[in-house]
Amino acid sequence: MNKTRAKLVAVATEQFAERGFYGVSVAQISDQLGLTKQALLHHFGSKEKLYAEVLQTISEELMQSINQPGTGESMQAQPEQVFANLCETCLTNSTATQLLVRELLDNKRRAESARQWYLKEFLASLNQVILNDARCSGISETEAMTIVYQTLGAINYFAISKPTFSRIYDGKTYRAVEKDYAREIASLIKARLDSITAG
Amino acid sequence: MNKTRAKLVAVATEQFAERGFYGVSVAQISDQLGLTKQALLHHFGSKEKLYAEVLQTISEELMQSINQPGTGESMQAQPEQVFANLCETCLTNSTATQLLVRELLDNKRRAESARQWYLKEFLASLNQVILNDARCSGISETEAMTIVYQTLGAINYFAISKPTFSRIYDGKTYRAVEKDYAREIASLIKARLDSITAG
DNA sequence: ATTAAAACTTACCAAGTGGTAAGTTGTCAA
DNA sequence: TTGACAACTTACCACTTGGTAAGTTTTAAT
Repeated sequence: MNKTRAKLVAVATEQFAERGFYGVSVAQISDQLGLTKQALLHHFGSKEKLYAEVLQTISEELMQSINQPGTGESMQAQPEQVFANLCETCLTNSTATQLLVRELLDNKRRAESARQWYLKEFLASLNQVILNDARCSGISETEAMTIVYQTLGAINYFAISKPTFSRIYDGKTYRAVEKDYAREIASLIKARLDSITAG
Repeated sequence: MNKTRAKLVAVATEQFAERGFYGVSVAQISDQLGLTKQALLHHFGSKEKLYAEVLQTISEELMQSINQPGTGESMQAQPEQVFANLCETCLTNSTATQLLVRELLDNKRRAESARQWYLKEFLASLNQVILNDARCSGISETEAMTIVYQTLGAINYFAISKPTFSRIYDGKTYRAVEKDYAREIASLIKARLDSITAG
């Protein structure tokens, strides 16, 4: 991708993430870029297409970041590792996470078929990580899915809570929780998986 | 509250939850009600005020629903029970949940101070539920907060995922997971709390 | 029957929305 | 130097936005 185009997408991403699709106007985004509204439209054709490109870009980034092994595991990916890595990624790219959660909420309307099967693939691979684990031998696919969703939720919800959380308490408190959050996600899923064999 | 006014708020709630504050216009809401735009504005003064009333109403409902004891526990509220109940509530009132997650995302802009201390109180009480539990004797407040957030996330994320989830797989699959989700939340938090004393 | 307030409508408005059309400027290879 | 194309601007457009003003209908208490 072009470098200036990447800049446009980056700024648009920020704006869409912060205010939502309907919350930002093309003019606002172009203002922030020091361009006229029409210049921006010239590049992408329409607001929808700009948004689509934003969505595709962060989907790719996220997918890429997930497929990278965390700290050199061999064949089998450990759930603890996988989800801790994912958590790290979501907390680092909190803007992208925000946008994806927004998309989850708006998805009923703006049917983004491209992103949907990326998501399906993504969920399927997380599901496999659970099912492949030694502790989950007797588990059903529904149960695996449940655990995936719970963990995904634990990660995403916290990632988008920063502004509110920071206002209710303060930034320091948030960062204290944030610091260990990925590790705590690992603890959570470990506890849950261990409890299967134990109980 | 007035009965017709309640109806107005109910419809507005649905619309705001589905499309977000900027995604709906006053005209759209009033159309759905069979009213003119100006009739609706007459009742609430402005779009912002209508939204504020929507928010306050669902906050009250949720708070009320949470304070009701689930199935007659005596003095000490068990974390498993509390969060399972909360989960049930969120899944039942998924519209309200959607809206509150939206609010979480938009909160940076539309500073809703009233809702904020309700939320603070709410989080504090959940925190206490964890800290009061026998298994959490040596735990720090930060760790308790982490567990609260993880569980809250596991609940809310799933509650808002219904449309996307249902489209990726199908409605039947979703309902299969949904059916046991509250119980699974209980299992999750049980596993996590048990793991503290265990190891 | 009178009155007053609540519920609602018609008629506007300024500002903003996404988008089109046509032209201008800048860049750079042939 | 010329030609071509991308980057960008100016000038619009039809439409929607939230909101105001002023009037009409409905409801209900006196």
